[in-house]
Amino acid sequence: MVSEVKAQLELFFKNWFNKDRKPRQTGQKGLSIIGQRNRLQYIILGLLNQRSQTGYDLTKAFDHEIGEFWQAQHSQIYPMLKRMETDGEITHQDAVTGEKLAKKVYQLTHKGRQKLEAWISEPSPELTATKDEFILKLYFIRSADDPRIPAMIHEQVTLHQAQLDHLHLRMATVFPDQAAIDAAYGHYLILEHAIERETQYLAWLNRH
Amino acid sequence: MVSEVKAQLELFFKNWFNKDRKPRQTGQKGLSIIGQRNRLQYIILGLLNQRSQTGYDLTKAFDHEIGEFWQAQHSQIYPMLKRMETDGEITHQDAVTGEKLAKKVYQLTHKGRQKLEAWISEPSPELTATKDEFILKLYFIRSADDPRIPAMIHEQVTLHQAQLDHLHLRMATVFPDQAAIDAAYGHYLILEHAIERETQYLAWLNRH
DNA sequence: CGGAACATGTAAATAGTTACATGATTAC
DNA sequence: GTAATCATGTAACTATTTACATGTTCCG
Repeated sequence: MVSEVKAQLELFFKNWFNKDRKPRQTGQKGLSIIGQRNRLQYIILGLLNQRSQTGYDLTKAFDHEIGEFWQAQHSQIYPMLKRMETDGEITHQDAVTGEKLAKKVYQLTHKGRQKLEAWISEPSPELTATKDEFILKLYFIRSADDPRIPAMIHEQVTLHQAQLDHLHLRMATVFPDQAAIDAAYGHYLILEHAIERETQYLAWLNRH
Repeated sequence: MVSEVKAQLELFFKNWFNKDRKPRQTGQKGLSIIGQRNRLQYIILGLLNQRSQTGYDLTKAFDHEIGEFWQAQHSQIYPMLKRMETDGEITHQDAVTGEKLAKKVYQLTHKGRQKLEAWISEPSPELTATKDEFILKLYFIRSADDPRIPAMIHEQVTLHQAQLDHLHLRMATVFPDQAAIDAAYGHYLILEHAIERETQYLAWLNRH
Protein backbone atom coordinates (compact mmCIF):
# COMPACT_ATOMS: atom_id res chain seq x y z
CA MET A 1 0.00 0.00 0.00
CA VAL A 2 2.80 2.33 0.88
CA SER A 3 4.62 1.47 -2.29
CA GLU A 4 1.52 2.16 -4.35
CA VAL A 5 1.35 5.75 -3.25
CA LYS A 6 5.05 6.07 -3.58
CA ALA A 7 4.79 4.88 -7.16
CA GLN A 8 2.02 7.40 -7.72
CA LEU A 9 4.16 10.16 -6.32
CA GLU A 10 7.07 9.15 -8.44
CA LEU A 11 4.91 9.30 -11.53
CA PHE A 12 3.69 12.67 -10.48
CA PHE A 13 7.14 14.12 -9.93
CA LYS A 14 9.15 12.28 -12.54
CA ASN A 15 8.17 14.65 -15.31
CA TRP A 16 9.54 17.56 -13.41
CA PHE A 17 12.23 15.89 -11.49
CA ASN A 18 14.67 15.16 -14.28
CA LYS A 19 13.74 18.30 -16.05
CA ASP A 20 16.51 20.51 -17.33
CA ARG A 21 19.31 18.08 -16.76
CA LYS A 22 21.90 18.47 -19.43
CA PRO A 23 22.85 15.26 -21.16
CA ARG A 24 26.43 14.24 -20.72
CA GLN A 25 28.38 14.70 -23.90
CA THR A 26 29.76 11.31 -24.71
CA GLY A 27 32.75 10.52 -26.86
CA GLN A 28 34.85 13.17 -28.57
CA LYS A 29 37.43 15.35 -26.94
CA GLY A 30 35.24 17.70 -24.93
CA LEU A 31 34.94 16.99 -21.25
CA SER A 32 31.45 16.21 -20.15
CA ILE A 33 29.41 19.17 -19.12
CA ILE A 34 27.02 18.18 -16.42
CA GLY A 35 25.82 20.15 -13.55
CA GLN A 36 24.15 20.35 -10.21
CA ARG A 37 21.36 22.81 -10.16
CA ASN A 38 23.32 25.91 -9.22
CA ARG A 39 20.45 27.67 -7.56
CA LEU A 40 22.83 30.19 -6.05
CA GLN A 41 23.12 32.08 -9.32
CA TYR A 42 19.35 32.55 -9.47
CA ILE A 43 19.22 33.79 -5.92
CA ILE A 44 21.95 36.28 -6.70
CA LEU A 45 20.01 37.37 -9.78
CA GLY A 46 16.92 37.83 -7.64
CA LEU A 47 18.78 39.88 -5.07
CA LEU A 48 20.41 42.06 -7.71
CA ASN A 49 17.01 42.56 -9.33
CA GLN A 50 15.84 44.22 -6.13
CA ARG A 51 18.73 46.64 -6.20
CA SER A 52 22.27 46.88 -7.51
CA GLN A 53 24.71 45.91 -4.81
CA THR A 54 28.15 44.58 -3.96
CA GLY A 55 29.24 41.06 -3.16
CA TYR A 56 29.52 42.16 0.43
CA ASP A 57 25.91 43.32 0.45
CA LEU A 58 24.81 40.03 -1.05
CA THR A 59 26.70 38.14 1.61
CA LYS A 60 24.81 40.02 4.29
CA ALA A 61 21.50 39.31 2.60
CA PHE A 62 22.17 35.60 3.09
CA ASP A 63 22.44 36.32 6.79
CA HIS A 64 19.60 38.72 7.33
CA GLU A 65 16.91 38.57 4.70
CA ILE A 66 16.90 35.06 3.30
CA GLY A 67 19.14 33.21 5.71
CA GLU A 68 16.20 31.04 6.79
CA PHE A 69 15.86 29.63 3.31
CA TRP A 70 19.33 29.68 1.79
CA GLN A 71 22.85 30.28 2.93
CA ALA A 72 26.09 31.15 1.19
CA GLN A 73 29.46 32.48 2.27
CA HIS A 74 31.35 35.28 0.60
CA SER A 75 33.90 32.75 -0.62
CA GLN A 76 31.18 31.19 -2.70
CA ILE A 77 29.60 34.46 -3.78
CA TYR A 78 32.61 36.32 -5.17
CA PRO A 79 33.65 33.59 -7.60
CA MET A 80 30.01 33.15 -8.64
CA LEU A 81 29.72 36.86 -9.42
CA LYS A 82 32.79 36.62 -11.60
CA ARG A 83 31.37 33.65 -13.44
CA MET A 84 28.01 35.30 -13.93
CA GLU A 85 29.62 38.42 -15.29
CA THR A 86 31.63 36.32 -17.74
CA ASP A 87 28.37 34.69 -18.77
CA GLY A 88 26.88 38.11 -19.41
CA GLU A 89 24.14 37.93 -16.82
CA ILE A 90 25.46 40.75 -14.68
CA THR A 91 27.83 43.69 -15.01
CA HIS A 92 29.50 45.91 -12.46
CA GLN A 93 30.54 49.49 -11.91
CA ASP A 94 33.53 50.34 -9.81
CA ALA A 95 32.82 52.60 -6.89
CA VAL A 96 34.80 53.99 -4.02
CA THR A 97 33.90 54.45 -0.38
CA GLY A 98 35.74 57.24 1.41
CA GLU A 99 39.12 57.89 -0.09
CA LYS A 100 40.08 54.62 -1.76
CA LEU A 101 38.09 51.62 -0.57
CA ALA A 102 37.26 50.03 -3.91
CA LYS A 103 34.04 48.15 -4.40
CA LYS A 104 32.12 46.62 -7.28
CA VAL A 105 28.45 47.36 -7.59
CA TYR A 106 26.77 44.62 -9.59
CA GLN A 107 23.58 44.86 -11.58
CA LEU A 108 21.53 42.67 -13.91
CA THR A 109 21.88 42.70 -17.65
CA HIS A 110 18.91 42.09 -19.91
CA LYS A 111 20.05 38.49 -20.25
CA GLY A 112 20.26 38.14 -16.48
CA ARG A 113 16.79 39.52 -16.00
CA GLN A 114 15.41 37.10 -18.56
CA LYS A 115 17.15 34.21 -16.85
CA LEU A 116 15.69 35.26 -13.52
CA GLU A 117 12.18 35.50 -14.91
CA ALA A 118 12.53 32.11 -16.59
CA TRP A 119 13.61 30.56 -13.31
CA ILE A 120 10.76 32.09 -11.37
CA SER A 121 8.26 30.95 -13.98
CA GLU A 122 9.38 27.35 -14.08
CA PRO A 123 7.94 24.81 -11.66
CA SER A 124 9.52 24.14 -8.27
CA PRO A 125 8.66 20.50 -7.78
CA GLU A 126 11.44 19.62 -5.38
CA LEU A 127 10.90 18.90 -1.74
CA THR A 128 14.36 19.49 -0.41
CA ALA A 129 15.15 17.50 2.69
CA THR A 130 15.38 19.65 5.79
CA LYS A 131 18.67 18.66 7.33
CA ASP A 132 17.89 18.60 11.00
CA GLU A 133 20.56 16.98 13.12
CA PHE A 134 18.53 17.09 16.30
CA ILE A 135 15.58 15.29 14.75
CA LEU A 136 17.90 12.57 13.54
CA LYS A 137 19.38 12.13 16.99
CA LEU A 138 15.89 11.71 18.38
CA TYR A 139 15.24 9.14 15.71
CA PHE A 140 18.26 7.13 16.77
CA ILE A 141 17.14 7.14 20.39
CA ARG A 142 14.65 4.34 20.08
CA SER A 143 13.41 4.39 23.65
CA ALA A 144 10.75 6.89 24.71
CA ASP A 145 12.23 7.27 28.17
CA ASP A 146 15.91 7.67 27.40
CA PRO A 147 17.28 9.92 30.16
CA ARG A 148 18.96 12.25 27.66
CA ILE A 149 15.75 13.32 25.96
CA PRO A 150 14.57 16.06 28.36
CA ALA A 151 17.85 17.96 28.21
CA MET A 152 17.98 17.62 24.44
CA ILE A 153 14.46 18.94 24.08
CA HIS A 154 15.21 21.78 26.43
CA GLU A 155 18.27 22.76 24.44
CA GLN A 156 16.21 22.90 21.26
CA VAL A 157 13.47 24.89 22.95
CA THR A 158 16.06 27.46 23.96
CA LEU A 159 17.49 27.53 20.47
CA HIS A 160 14.22 27.82 18.60
CA GLN A 161 12.71 30.23 21.10
CA ALA A 162 15.68 32.54 20.62
CA GLN A 163 15.22 32.27 16.90
CA LEU A 164 11.50 32.94 17.13
CA ASP A 165 12.03 35.97 19.37
CA HIS A 166 14.49 37.28 16.87
CA LEU A 167 12.07 36.79 13.98
CA HIS A 168 9.25 38.49 15.85
CA LEU A 169 11.48 41.43 16.59
CA ARG A 170 12.47 41.70 12.96
CA MET A 171 8.86 41.53 11.87
CA ALA A 172 7.92 44.36 14.20
CA THR A 173 10.91 46.42 13.12
CA VAL A 174 10.80 45.94 9.38
CA PHE A 175 7.01 45.85 8.95
CA PRO A 176 5.46 48.33 11.36
CA ASP A 177 2.47 49.03 9.10
CA GLN A 178 0.63 47.90 5.98
CA ALA A 179 2.56 50.31 3.80
CA ALA A 180 5.81 48.59 4.71
CA ILE A 181 4.27 45.21 3.91
CA ASP A 182 3.07 46.37 0.53
CA ALA A 183 6.47 47.81 -0.25
CA ALA A 184 8.25 44.47 0.26
CA TYR A 185 5.58 41.83 0.11
CA GLY A 186 7.98 38.98 -0.70
CA HIS A 187 10.09 39.78 2.31
CA TYR A 188 6.98 39.90 4.46
CA LEU A 189 5.86 36.51 3.20
CA ILE A 190 9.06 34.67 3.96
CA LEU A 191 9.35 36.28 7.36
CA GLU A 192 5.79 35.26 8.14
CA HIS A 193 6.52 31.76 6.91
CA ALA A 194 9.65 31.48 9.02
CA ILE A 195 7.75 32.63 12.10
CA GLU A 196 5.00 30.10 11.59
CA ARG A 197 7.53 27.36 11.03
CA GLU A 198 9.36 28.15 14.25
CA THR A 199 6.11 28.47 16.15
CA GLN A 200 5.02 25.03 15.03
CA TYR A 201 8.43 23.55 15.80
CA LEU A 202 8.32 24.98 19.31
CA ALA A 203 4.79 23.73 19.91
CA TRP A 204 5.89 20.26 18.88
CA LEU A 205 8.96 20.44 21.12
CA ASN A 206 6.93 21.60 24.08
CA ARG A 207 4.54 18.70 23.70
CA HIS A 208 7.37 16.21 24.24
CA MET B 1 20.18 36.50 11.44
CA VAL B 2 20.97 32.87 11.74
CA SER B 3 24.49 33.92 12.48
CA GLU B 4 23.31 36.39 15.09
CA VAL B 5 21.52 33.70 16.99
CA LYS B 6 24.49 31.46 16.44
CA ALA B 7 26.68 34.10 18.00
CA GLN B 8 24.40 34.19 21.02
CA LEU B 9 24.48 30.47 21.32
CA GLU B 10 28.21 30.29 20.98
CA LEU B 11 28.31 31.81 24.42
CA PHE B 12 26.37 28.85 25.72
CA PHE B 13 27.98 26.12 23.72
CA LYS B 14 31.46 27.54 23.42
CA ASN B 15 33.13 24.32 24.37
CA TRP B 16 31.22 22.27 21.88
CA PHE B 17 30.85 24.51 18.93
CA ASN B 18 34.23 24.19 17.29
CA LYS B 19 34.69 20.88 18.91
CA ASP B 20 36.25 18.17 16.83
CA ARG B 21 37.57 20.48 14.18
CA LYS B 22 41.12 19.58 13.43
CA PRO B 23 43.56 22.49 13.43
CA ARG B 24 45.14 23.21 10.12
CA GLN B 25 48.71 22.08 9.99
CA THR B 26 50.72 25.12 9.01
CA GLY B 27 54.11 25.16 7.43
CA GLN B 28 56.07 22.00 6.66
CA LYS B 29 55.31 19.56 3.94
CA GLY B 30 52.03 18.07 5.15
CA LEU B 31 48.90 19.26 3.45
CA SER B 32 46.39 20.91 5.71
CA ILE B 33 43.75 18.67 7.17
CA ILE B 34 40.53 20.47 7.80
CA GLY B 35 37.03 19.22 7.65
CA GLN B 36 33.36 19.82 7.27
CA ARG B 37 31.20 18.12 9.82
CA ASN B 38 30.60 14.81 8.08
CA ARG B 39 27.27 14.11 9.64
CA LEU B 40 26.64 11.30 7.19
CA GLN B 41 28.90 8.96 9.10
CA TYR B 42 26.89 9.48 12.28
CA ILE B 43 23.64 8.83 10.51
CA ILE B 44 25.05 5.61 9.10
CA LEU B 45 26.20 4.65 12.58
CA GLY B 46 22.71 5.34 13.89
CA LEU B 47 21.07 3.26 11.19
CA LEU B 48 23.48 0.38 11.71
CA ASN B 49 22.84 0.55 15.44
CA GLN B 50 19.22 -0.25 14.77
CA ARG B 51 20.14 -3.34 12.79
CA SER B 52 23.00 -4.68 10.75
CA GLN B 53 22.41 -4.02 7.09
CA THR B 54 23.92 -3.54 3.66
CA GLY B 55 24.79 -0.36 1.84
CA TYR B 56 21.76 -0.96 -0.32
CA ASP B 57 19.51 -1.11 2.74
CA LEU B 58 21.03 2.11 4.05
CA THR B 59 20.39 3.78 0.73
CA LYS B 60 16.72 2.87 0.96
CA ALA B 61 16.53 4.18 4.50
CA PHE B 62 17.48 7.61 3.17
CA ASP B 63 14.45 7.36 0.91
CA HIS B 64 11.86 5.94 3.22
CA GLU B 65 12.59 6.43 6.86
CA ILE B 66 14.65 9.58 7.22
CA GLY B 67 14.38 11.11 3.76
CA GLU B 68 12.54 14.10 5.21
CA PHE B 69 15.56 15.05 7.29
CA TRP B 70 18.62 13.86 5.41
CA GLN B 71 19.41 12.52 1.98
CA ALA B 72 22.30 10.57 0.51
CA GLN B 73 22.83 8.55 -2.63
CA HIS B 74 24.45 5.15 -2.80
CA SER B 75 27.45 6.72 -4.51
CA GLN B 76 28.09 8.61 -1.30
CA ILE B 77 27.24 5.75 1.02
CA TYR B 78 29.47 2.99 -0.34
CA PRO B 79 32.70 4.99 -0.14
CA MET B 80 31.71 6.20 3.32
CA LEU B 81 31.20 2.62 4.49
CA LYS B 82 34.66 1.74 3.27
CA ARG B 83 36.17 4.68 5.06
CA MET B 84 34.33 3.92 8.28
CA GLU B 85 35.46 0.33 8.18
CA THR B 86 39.05 1.46 7.71
CA ASP B 87 38.58 3.71 10.70
CA GLY B 88 37.40 0.73 12.74
CA GLU B 89 33.90 2.01 13.42
CA ILE B 90 32.12 -0.72 11.50
CA THR B 91 32.86 -4.19 10.15
CA HIS B 92 31.10 -6.39 7.65
CA GLN B 93 30.26 -10.00 6.97
CA ASP B 94 29.95 -11.29 3.47
CA ALA B 95 26.63 -12.84 2.67
CA VAL B 96 25.00 -14.29 -0.41
CA THR B 97 21.48 -13.96 -1.72
CA GLY B 98 20.29 -16.85 -3.87
CA GLU B 99 23.12 -18.57 -5.63
CA LYS B 100 25.84 -15.94 -5.89
CA LEU B 101 24.62 -12.37 -5.35
CA ALA B 102 27.27 -11.12 -2.97
CA LYS B 103 26.45 -8.55 -0.34
CA LYS B 104 28.14 -7.00 2.65
CA VAL B 105 26.25 -6.79 5.89
CA TYR B 106 27.68 -4.01 8.02
CA GLN B 107 27.53 -3.69 11.78
CA LEU B 108 28.90 -1.40 14.46
CA THR B 109 32.07 -2.05 16.35
CA HIS B 110 32.47 -1.01 19.95
CA LYS B 111 34.32 2.06 18.76
CA GLY B 112 31.51 2.88 16.37
CA ARG B 113 28.88 2.56 19.05
CA GLN B 114 30.86 4.86 21.32
CA LYS B 115 31.19 7.40 18.54
CA LEU B 116 27.46 7.28 17.94
CA GLU B 117 26.64 7.77 21.61
CA ALA B 118 29.08 10.66 21.85
CA TRP B 119 27.43 12.34 18.86
CA ILE B 120 23.94 11.90 20.23
CA SER B 121 25.00 13.25 23.60
CA GLU B 122 26.66 16.39 22.31
CA PRO B 123 24.61 19.54 21.72
CA SER B 124 22.97 20.32 18.39
CA PRO B 125 23.11 24.10 18.34
CA GLU B 126 22.86 24.57 14.61
CA LEU B 127 19.83 25.92 12.83
CA THR B 128 20.39 24.65 9.34
CA ALA B 129 18.77 26.78 6.68
CA THR B 130 15.83 25.07 5.04
CA LYS B 131 16.57 25.36 1.36
CA ASP B 132 13.21 26.16 -0.16
CA GLU B 133 13.36 27.25 -3.76
CA PHE B 134 9.66 28.12 -3.96
CA ILE B 135 9.79 30.43 -0.97
CA LEU B 136 12.72 32.24 -2.53
CA LYS B 137 10.85 32.71 -5.78
CA LEU B 138 7.96 34.22 -3.85
CA TYR B 139 10.45 36.49 -2.16
CA PHE B 140 11.76 37.71 -5.49
CA ILE B 141 8.25 38.46 -6.71
CA ARG B 142 7.92 41.72 -4.85
CA SER B 143 4.39 42.47 -5.87
CA ALA B 144 1.45 40.93 -4.01
CA ASP B 145 -0.64 40.69 -7.15
CA ASP B 146 1.80 39.25 -9.64
CA PRO B 147 -0.28 37.12 -12.02
CA ARG B 148 2.01 34.10 -11.61
CA ILE B 149 1.39 33.70 -7.90
CA PRO B 150 -1.89 31.74 -7.94
CA ALA B 151 -0.52 29.01 -10.21
CA MET B 152 2.68 28.82 -8.18
CA ILE B 153 0.75 28.44 -4.96
CA HIS B 154 -1.48 25.84 -6.51
CA GLU B 155 1.49 23.82 -7.67
CA GLN B 156 2.93 23.83 -4.17
CA VAL B 157 -0.41 22.89 -2.64
CA THR B 158 -0.53 19.86 -4.93
CA LEU B 159 3.03 18.96 -4.09
CA HIS B 160 2.74 19.30 -0.33
CA GLN B 161 -0.71 17.73 -0.20
CA ALA B 162 0.64 14.67 -1.99
CA GLN B 163 3.51 14.57 0.45
CA LEU B 164 1.20 14.93 3.43
CA ASP B 165 -1.09 12.19 2.15
CA HIS B 166 1.90 9.96 1.78
CA LEU B 167 3.08 10.69 5.30
CA HIS B 168 -0.36 10.05 6.77
CA LEU B 169 -0.55 6.76 4.96
CA ARG B 170 2.87 5.77 6.25
CA MET B 171 1.89 6.71 9.77
CA ALA B 172 -1.23 4.55 9.59
CA THR B 173 0.68 1.65 8.08
CA VAL B 174 3.79 1.65 10.24
CA PHE B 175 2.15 2.66 13.53
CA PRO B 176 -1.25 0.98 13.74
CA ASP B 177 -1.19 0.80 17.55
CA GLN B 178 0.63 1.97 20.66
CA ALA B 179 2.81 -1.11 20.70
CA ALA B 180 4.24 -0.21 17.32
CA ILE B 181 4.92 3.32 18.55
CA ASP B 182 6.73 2.06 21.62
CA ALA B 183 8.79 -0.28 19.51
CA ALA B 184 10.17 2.51 17.33
CA TYR B 185 9.55 5.72 19.20
CA GLY B 186 12.19 7.71 17.33
CA HIS B 187 10.68 6.82 14.01
CA TYR B 188 7.25 7.77 15.30
CA LEU B 189 8.54 11.15 16.46
CA ILE B 190 10.10 12.17 13.21
CA LEU B 191 7.09 11.02 11.22
CA GLU B 192 4.84 13.02 13.50
CA HIS B 193 7.11 16.02 13.12
CA ALA B 194 7.15 15.74 9.34
CA ILE B 195 3.35 15.53 9.28
CA GLU B 196 2.96 18.61 11.43
CA ARG B 197 5.45 20.49 9.34
CA GLU B 198 3.62 19.69 6.12
CA THR B 199 0.26 20.48 7.70
CA GLN B 200 1.49 23.91 8.72
CA TYR B 201 3.05 24.53 5.33
CA LEU B 202 -0.21 23.67 3.61
CA ALA B 203 -2.23 25.87 5.93
CA TRP B 204 0.08 28.76 5.14
CA LEU B 205 -0.15 28.09 1.41
CA ASN B 206 -3.92 27.92 1.51
CA ARG B 207 -4.10 31.26 3.24
CA HIS B 208 -2.35 32.95 0.31
C1' DC C 1 11.81 -14.02 -20.89
C1' DG C 2 11.59 -9.39 -19.50
C1' DG C 3 11.38 -5.78 -16.22
C1' DA C 4 11.75 -4.26 -11.46
C1' DA C 5 14.31 -4.62 -7.61
C1' DC C 6 18.64 -6.25 -5.38
C1' DA C 7 23.45 -5.23 -4.93
C1' DT C 8 28.00 -2.73 -5.34
C1' DG C 9 31.02 -0.05 -6.99
C1' DT C 10 33.76 4.16 -9.61
C1' DA C 11 34.24 8.61 -12.36
C1' DA C 12 33.66 13.22 -12.94
C1' DA C 13 31.79 17.07 -11.89
C1' DT C 14 29.67 20.86 -9.01
C1' DA C 15 28.40 22.81 -4.38
C1' DG C 16 29.65 24.40 -0.20
C1' DT C 17 32.73 25.22 4.00
C1' DT C 18 36.66 26.78 6.52
C1' DA C 19 40.69 29.02 6.61
C1' DC C 20 44.16 32.17 4.72
C1' DA C 21 45.12 36.94 3.30
C1' DT C 22 44.84 41.83 2.85
C1' DG C 23 43.54 46.45 3.31
C1' DA C 24 40.18 50.67 4.26
C1' DT C 25 36.63 53.03 6.93
C1' DT C 26 33.76 54.17 10.78
C1' DA C 27 32.56 54.93 15.36
C1' DC C 28 33.88 55.15 20.02
C1' DG D 1 44.23 54.06 18.51
C1' DT D 2 41.62 50.19 18.33
C1' DA D 3 37.87 47.34 17.38
C1' DA D 4 34.01 46.41 14.46
C1' DT D 5 32.60 46.57 10.07
C1' DC D 6 33.31 47.33 5.14
C1' DA D 7 35.24 45.13 1.17
C1' DT D 8 37.38 41.52 -1.88
C1' DG D 9 39.60 37.87 -2.96
C1' DT D 10 42.06 32.82 -3.03
C1' DA D 11 43.40 28.08 -1.20
C1' DA D 12 42.28 23.79 0.14
C1' DC D 13 39.50 20.98 1.42
C1' DT D 14 34.96 18.11 2.18
C1' DA D 15 30.18 17.12 0.69
C1' DT D 16 26.98 15.95 -2.65
C1' DT D 17 25.16 14.93 -7.17
C1' DT D 18 24.86 12.77 -11.66
C1' DA D 19 26.31 9.53 -14.58
C1' DC D 20 28.84 5.36 -15.85
C1' DA D 21 29.25 0.44 -15.13
C1' DT D 22 28.14 -4.32 -14.06
C1' DG D 23 25.91 -8.36 -12.63
C1' DT D 24 22.02 -11.16 -9.90
C1' DT D 25 17.48 -12.38 -8.31
C1' DC D 26 12.60 -12.32 -8.06
C1' DC D 27 8.15 -12.16 -9.90
C1' DG D 28 4.67 -12.51 -13.23
